[in-house]
Amino acid sequence: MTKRQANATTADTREKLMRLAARAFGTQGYAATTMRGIADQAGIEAASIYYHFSSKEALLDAVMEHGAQSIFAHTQARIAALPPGASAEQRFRAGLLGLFSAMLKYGDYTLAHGRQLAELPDKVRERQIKRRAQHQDFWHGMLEDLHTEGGLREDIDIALCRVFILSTITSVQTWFNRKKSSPEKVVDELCTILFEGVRPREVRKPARRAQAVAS
Amino acid sequence: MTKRQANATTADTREKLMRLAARAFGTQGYAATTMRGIADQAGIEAASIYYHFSSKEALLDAVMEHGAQSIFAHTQARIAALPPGASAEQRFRAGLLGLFSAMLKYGDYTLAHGRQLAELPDKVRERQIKRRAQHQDFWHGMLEDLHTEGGLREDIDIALCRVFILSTITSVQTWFNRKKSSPEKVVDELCTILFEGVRPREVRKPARRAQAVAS
DNA sequence: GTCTATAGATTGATAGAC
DNA sequence: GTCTATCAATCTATAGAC
Repeated sequence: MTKRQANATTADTREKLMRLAARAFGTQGYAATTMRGIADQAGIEAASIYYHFSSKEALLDAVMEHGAQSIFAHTQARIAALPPGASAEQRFRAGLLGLFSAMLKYGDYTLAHGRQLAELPDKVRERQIKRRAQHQDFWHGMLEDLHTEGGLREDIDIALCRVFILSTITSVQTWFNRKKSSPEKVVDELCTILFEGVRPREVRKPARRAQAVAS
Repeated sequence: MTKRQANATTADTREKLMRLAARAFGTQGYAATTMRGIADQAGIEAASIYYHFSSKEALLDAVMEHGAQSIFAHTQARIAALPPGASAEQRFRAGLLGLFSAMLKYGDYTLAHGRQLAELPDKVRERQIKRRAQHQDFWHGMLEDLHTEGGLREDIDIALCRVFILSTITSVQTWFNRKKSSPEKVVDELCTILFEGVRPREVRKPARRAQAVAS
């Protein structure tokens, strides 16, 4: 309300640096990313970054926290936007779509977040391990609700089910093509596979199957 | 047959270096891994590595190729070991188990192979992109065979199905616990989810589901 | 085959002017 | 807030002895 013109504020620069750093960390890795490289893209000198962040590690930490928090908040917002009394399956589907679209919306941060944890400095890594555990617990709870509601077979391993879903969606940047499909359609197809399975229910081609086995 | 004692041969040293490098690249990333670090673990000096590999990049390239080739060969061997005339589903399941166990058997290489491609030097990255495409084509073919045999519903997107399976299995190092389960059991459970889906077939608790939707 | 020694380049970070 | 200048550390890679 006070000032917001071509005049770049400290907060703006800080945000720009984080976004550029996120992309660099995500595409090149933490160690391969240089402060000079980030500074070049921001149009400033490397030394100037240290006015906003005390070290390369502090910059990484800010990027990782901001990314994880943004993605998780976006997911939960989608669920919260459902009408009250929504079923567990509706909440589950809304959550998946929320996570999926968040992975795309915060693409730069997604890449950074998706990197192997082992590469990160100890402090940052430990925080991210906790974050990841919280995220998994959240989805574990979603699946338990689904189970309680009667939407999950008794013989299904919830942990494996969670891996199935999350490994697919969190790797979305490596396979999703915006021009070929939409998040809504993909999540719907994903849920069809997950809930209904891929095997045809009515047996219409027993001959072909028998033939293949025999030949 | 000529010599194989405490006397380390060139091939032995080369292999040891590759294994140590694979683990280092996989856990720390390419840029963060130093030749000194690898040499320390091998019990030699950094300069000595250059007798076996012309550069750090050449070492990486050897590691990536050896890993990818080992894992793929192991997968295909499992399929080839099936009795002749095995069904597409049997081949599919054998392939999954082969890939799963290969990911564990070549654990050090798996980590290196699983890293984001963007981090790698251009030459190595391009080779790995081709490798990855070949691997995806292979599994695409497996799913098409399954479809031809009548084991796949018409409305299932094969590409999405492939992502579903491969993203789960190739991330196995991040979630599989040898002490809690076995590769055979996990692959079996995975196939149950994939083929049959997770939703109960007989509707036994309509009251509960209706209640949840209504309240 | 492995060593010692070192060249040559790059990096994260600081000091102080403006 | 951003700059210039620079330091100290670390890295890949090479040269040549053994």
